[in-house]
Amino acid sequence: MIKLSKKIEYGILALQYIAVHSDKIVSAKEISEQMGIPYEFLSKTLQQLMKKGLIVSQHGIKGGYVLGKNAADVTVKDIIIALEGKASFLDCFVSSDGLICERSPNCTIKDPMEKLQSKVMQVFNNTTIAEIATT
Amino acid sequence: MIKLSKKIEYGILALQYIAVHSDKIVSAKEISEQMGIPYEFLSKTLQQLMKKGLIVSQHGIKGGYVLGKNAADVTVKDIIIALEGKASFLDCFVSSDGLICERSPNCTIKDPMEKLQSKVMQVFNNTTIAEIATT
DNA sequence: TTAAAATCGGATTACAATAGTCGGATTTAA
DNA sequence: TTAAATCCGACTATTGTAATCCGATTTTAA
Repeated sequence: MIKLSKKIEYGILALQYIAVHSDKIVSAKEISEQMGIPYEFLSKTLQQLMKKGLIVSQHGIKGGYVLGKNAADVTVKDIIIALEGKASFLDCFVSSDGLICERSPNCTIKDPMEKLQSKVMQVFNNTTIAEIATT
Repeated sequence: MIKLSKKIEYGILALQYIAVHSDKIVSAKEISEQMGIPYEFLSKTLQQLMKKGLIVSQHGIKGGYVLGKNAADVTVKDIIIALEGKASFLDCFVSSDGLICERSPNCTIKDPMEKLQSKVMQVFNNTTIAEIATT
């Protein structure tokens, strides 16, 4: 199925929440309760976003997260890559040279599919957390 | 993960093959062998495409499939819907009224996500089998 | 100094969807 | 009548997602 995973969904919801409440540090617990996201799972997701620099963490009591970049500079594509390592439609496009599936390099749909993917990624790359937070 | 399923991949490969060989009837066996797709699985996929009218079948020996529509009129979106019933990113957008997930109707990302999805579907809707077969 | 509340992180489990297989029925051309 | 094909339902295997558990560490504040 062509769909976004729960992790991506939670990641977008969380980043939006943090962006909207940028006047304070927000904890995973707060996001979890306000957004209705399983706490443990959300924590993992936030830790991943932190490792990729999309958010910054503060340890200890009164701790939590704030944005690590300007909301206008974080795209949906950034979030997908941060949480899943890659953003590609077919296995063909995962490796750097684009040739890892068994049909390559004689795959008859490789080129048109690569164009398709490029267009879709452009869409993901043109949507930012800033837009999502204000719309 | 944001990726196309094997079924979609096989469906595109098969439709492309049938389009390219439109001068004859092609069997599932031929596509399976030429494209390196598991026969049983491919058969199921072709039957689904047939039910949705994207291809037409002929029974019996010397039977097989031909396109059911002009290749230029069959889009990737059509294929996704034929094989998976829907084409939506998040659960929110599956039902007709767009309100089926537990966060709706107060979901804070519903509107921007719907726009995003609409743009991506536009991309899928602008790529046809004719293009894929000639590129 | 101690307790509470938070992030961190590995391991594990539960579940669902995808991918693939099997067996048999039906159709049709030679 | 046989062979080669579509058709169809049920089943299994595998994988990936989603969720959970347990404990360690950090930091603030009483």
